[in-house]
Amino acid sequence: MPEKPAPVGRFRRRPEARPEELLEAALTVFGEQGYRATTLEEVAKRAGVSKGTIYLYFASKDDLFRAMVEKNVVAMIELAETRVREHTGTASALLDSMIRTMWSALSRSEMVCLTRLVQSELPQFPEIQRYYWEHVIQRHRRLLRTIVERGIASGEFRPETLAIVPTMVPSLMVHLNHVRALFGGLDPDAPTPEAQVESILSLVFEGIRQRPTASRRKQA
Amino acid sequence: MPEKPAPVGRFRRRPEARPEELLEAALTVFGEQGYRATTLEEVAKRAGVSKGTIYLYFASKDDLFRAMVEKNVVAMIELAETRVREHTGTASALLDSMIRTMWSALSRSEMVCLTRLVQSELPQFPEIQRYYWEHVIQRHRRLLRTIVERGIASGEFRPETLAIVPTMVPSLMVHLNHVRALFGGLDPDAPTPEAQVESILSLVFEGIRQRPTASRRKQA
DNA sequence: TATGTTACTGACCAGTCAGTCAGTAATCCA
DNA sequence: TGGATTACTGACTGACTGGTCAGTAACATA
Repeated sequence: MPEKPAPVGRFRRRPEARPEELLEAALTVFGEQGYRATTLEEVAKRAGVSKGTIYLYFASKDDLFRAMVEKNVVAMIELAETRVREHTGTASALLDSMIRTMWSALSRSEMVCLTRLVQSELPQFPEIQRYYWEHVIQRHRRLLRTIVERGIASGEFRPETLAIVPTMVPSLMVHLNHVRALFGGLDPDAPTPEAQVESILSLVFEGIRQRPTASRRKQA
Repeated sequence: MPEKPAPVGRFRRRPEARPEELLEAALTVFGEQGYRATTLEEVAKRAGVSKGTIYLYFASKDDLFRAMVEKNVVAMIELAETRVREHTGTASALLDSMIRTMWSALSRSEMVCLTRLVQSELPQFPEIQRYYWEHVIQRHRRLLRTIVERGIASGEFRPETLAIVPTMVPSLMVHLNHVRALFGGLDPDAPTPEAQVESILSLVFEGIRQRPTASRRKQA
């Protein structure tokens, strides 16, 4: 970005950059305070403009929120889909890699904010709710389902996996990150994200049951 | 409850019943709208009183919220603890039964509301946050840890279980219920809660890996 | 029935905030 | 250089709501 010379007057005119900046500020502030508690004055301040400017680019507080969710959501899902398309190994290896990728995406603090906002505010926004269901949840489950189906066909996974992985793995990952965000500061022996993803993989692939060592199989 | 005769005047005096009624109304309305969007006028209306009455029993909106969380939270954890104390079978059977009990508690719509509120509003209430951490999360994890330790000692569970079950099982159950509450209405083939708990147990005990049938063990 | 007590009401106040718009200043262009 | 254009500002408004309190009505007691 070729940053223009330092501001001389009270403000600068940068009509191309504003929407992006406002959306970024919106994610931060909505994420910290929630939809209702957020004032547009604060979003504006964080973006370095005055409140009126928001209304040059967005019709209302609602509209800003909607735009912010949609922008961030699209990035996430597309990342996952290309990764699956490009992969060629076993289903186990692919699932392992998907879980690691999703985990690192969901661990980023902006994503924790976004998923928390989605959970708490979506009932008030039926349009976004439907959008999220179709473009995030369903699309994501389909992706996992195709991996699982490959794995069942190849004999790597149990057939029950189809009812387990597409719904449970995302839930588990999202919520573990919420808990860390909420209580991580109070928990002296909270595991690192890196350790946690290993535990997730261990749970998903092996379960908890102790088995005779003869039946242990090589990990993907 | 010996319900007194029908109301004759504009209102009735029932000082013993009010706090309870207000807390119940508070859970409903806060649960639907979130903390900020909830007006005390609406809580009052739902409880069948006027706004002023709330202030006879609670110091502020904050205080009402706090009291509501604490009341509901205590019931949940005590249920779980007595169940563990009374149990005498294998660790597997105990864990199975704990998961079923927790699941049916967490599936009730009031609990879904409460856990969602906790997640979205707690950052604004550091006192409740600390309370919840100590009296719900930690206490609950300790409970699961004791079960898991028994199971490891008896050779039923893998040692890694200690890093898996106490944190992951509650997260998984809480979030699956949030997802059902949010998107259940949009999902024609959403599984029933009864089917879901079987999938959870299947994931937790077995994982997803296909194994030679010789290594399958009897279920708890 | 009269008198005292108190649970309860609802109009009101003071503060807050989404959204508006008249005016200002940055930038463009002749 | 100055006139036209438009991105941007921030004081303002109207609607709303947490919290108050003077007054009212239900109940107790005699």
